[in-house]
Amino acid sequence: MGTLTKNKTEKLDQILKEAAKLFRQKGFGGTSMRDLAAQLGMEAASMYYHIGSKDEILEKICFEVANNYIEHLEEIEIQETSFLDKLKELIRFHVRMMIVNGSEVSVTNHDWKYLTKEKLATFKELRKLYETRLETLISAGIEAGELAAVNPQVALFTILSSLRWVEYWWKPQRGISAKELENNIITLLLKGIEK
Amino acid sequence: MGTLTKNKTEKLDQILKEAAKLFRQKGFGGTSMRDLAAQLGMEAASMYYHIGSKDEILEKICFEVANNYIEHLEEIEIQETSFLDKLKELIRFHVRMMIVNGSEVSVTNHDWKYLTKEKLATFKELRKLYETRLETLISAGIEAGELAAVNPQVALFTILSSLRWVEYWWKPQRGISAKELENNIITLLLKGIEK
DNA sequence: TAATCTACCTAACGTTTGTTAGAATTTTAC
DNA sequence: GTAAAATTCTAACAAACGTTAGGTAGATTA
Repeated sequence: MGTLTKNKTEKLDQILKEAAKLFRQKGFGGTSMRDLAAQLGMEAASMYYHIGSKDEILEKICFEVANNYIEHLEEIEIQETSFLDKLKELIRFHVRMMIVNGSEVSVTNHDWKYLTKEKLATFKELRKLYETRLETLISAGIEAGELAAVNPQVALFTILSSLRWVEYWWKPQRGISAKELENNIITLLLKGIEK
Repeated sequence: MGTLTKNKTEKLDQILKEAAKLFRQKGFGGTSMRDLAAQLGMEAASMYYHIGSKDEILEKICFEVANNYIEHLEEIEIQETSFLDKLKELIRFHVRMMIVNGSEVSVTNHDWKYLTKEKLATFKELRKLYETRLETLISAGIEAGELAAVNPQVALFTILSSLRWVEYWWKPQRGISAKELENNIITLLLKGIEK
């Protein structure tokens, strides 16, 4: 009994993993259930034993990623480190997430707008929450004199956005490790490029 | 004759403009020809008097934007200014493009992957061309001693990517002018946030 | 006024889509 | 080895899709 449930979960994970890959490549709208089934070596109809709908697949991917980010932000918030270090750790986490879960992060970033109405609303709230808390963190850093007196919201989005390219640029063949990449980006964002 | 052709072009522009808005909101796959027609106050079939296909609409939007960027890069390249100033001007242009042609830029950034096979290949080449030339510009700036010795490719993508959020963040109600925004971002990227 | 052209319409087409029903098959448990 | 349960199959569905054909009203031209 326990085994069966486990197998079912494993297949579900497999479906979600393959879906993320395909959605990343061709987009949510550009991927049909038959495409996905073919990738898994089964018929489209068979997948419905494991999932409820196509929308549910997207939903699972997006909220898994979103919750990951929020949970990690919470960890950072309670750490007893400087605001500068909190920011650095956050940047590192974003880079790592894109390297480890590239497809899922990519899908979440690009296809969240195809979530069903209610889920879309919830997702937007989650994102807003994340942004607000991060902005608060930046503002606190400025007030504490650790950061330059920039517009916190501009800084917030510049940082978040500047981390996104990693997702479609990084591959093992580039010959640059996650650690190196993190350090490079941190330098660029925190110290600037001007000599 | 001239008038009629002009009217036809005007309607075409109107279709492209409205399509860009809808694609931005709901994505290319999430927008049907009937949605678009409704927005224009006509029937879906009627649009085919002005356009060839749905794919053609996306194509027109994406290549218009891509060419805009490339043309401006060419202008910057031949200007007799420092590499630092070239970089600043480029950042300003990106910000302005997103403020003035927000929908079109957004669609180009998100939905280019739905271009038809041949057009997709051409588009990727154009983008690659743009990136390569910009990377060259950054490398030259480093060699000239104007920029810090960062990894040029990391700098390239960090800059390009960090400009993208403007497209979905900026609106007149924010009470921040394009000029202010440009300056803020330039400061952040060039001088960093660390105090 | 008659002929032509422009710009839209209605109706329908063939496909593809996500999904369901129910049968067939494989795996597990005793 | 047999019954039960888990998993996948085939077949088909209704709906939505992009698109085409052919017609119509109104403006333009001769």
